[in-house]
Amino acid sequence: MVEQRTAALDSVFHALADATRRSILREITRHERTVGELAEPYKMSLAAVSKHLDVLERASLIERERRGTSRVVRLNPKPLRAAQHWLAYYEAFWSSTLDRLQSHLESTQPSGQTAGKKEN
Amino acid sequence: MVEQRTAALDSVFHALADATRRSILREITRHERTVGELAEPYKMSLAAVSKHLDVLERASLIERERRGTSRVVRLNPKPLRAAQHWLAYYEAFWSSTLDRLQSHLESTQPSGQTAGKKEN
DNA sequence: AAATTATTCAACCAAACGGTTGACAAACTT
DNA sequence: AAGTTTGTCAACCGTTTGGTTGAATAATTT
Repeated sequence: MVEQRTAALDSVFHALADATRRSILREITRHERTVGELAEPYKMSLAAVSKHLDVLERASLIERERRGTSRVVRLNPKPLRAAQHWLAYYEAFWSSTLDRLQSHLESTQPSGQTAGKKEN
Repeated sequence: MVEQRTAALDSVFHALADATRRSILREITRHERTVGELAEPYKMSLAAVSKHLDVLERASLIERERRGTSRVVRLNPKPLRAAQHWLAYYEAFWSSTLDRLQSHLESTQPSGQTAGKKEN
């Protein structure tokens, strides 16, 4: 169970570790796109983009569906939530780095301080 | 500039795409640890762990410092902020997945709506 | 039925990854 | 000065990654 979660995080973070794939995700956030539309901005081959889509699909970040002769690519943002959740653990720490602690406290807490609490 | 940010995200997400490295980060969130202490839980060699630390250091997620004969590893959480920021863009979408599913069903069902059109 | 369009599959390739082992280096201990 | 502890470096190895090209497949058009 933790195993699965771990493997899922592996695949999601791996999928995000490539600028092309991140930019594909951006492209389909609001509207689905065909593979051809997605490939157009890049100078790599369509097959290469198709492989990037494989990686995104393995991470369950997209779904592909046939539509006529095309295939339509749609975002599944759910796995990103797990990634964000993993990162959220560190929120307190990146705001409390020594050189930032003071300004952070000033900007958030007029008087006291609440460590370990979210601030968004 | 976007170039650098992109490369930074590449290295950070890549660093996070491995369970060993994620668990090392967890281990040093509150206290610094020596390389030996970090390596102890794993069955891989010390050299392997040292390589994982290389990856984390390339992503600027850790700093290593000599302390006597040991080396001490310390978390630098700042780059995680950039990763979290990238993910934050999708927060709205993973909560509205239900809406997307619904519109998907609508466009699929033979209810007179034209398939293949963008839904706003 | 044939041709066109859109995408994937398969084979291949160089580079990077994640691990190993053994030699080396730096700082402490005796 | 010699030995011990701690970690890195270097070389190596099998696997994965990210790209290529060309053939294959599937739906549409003619």
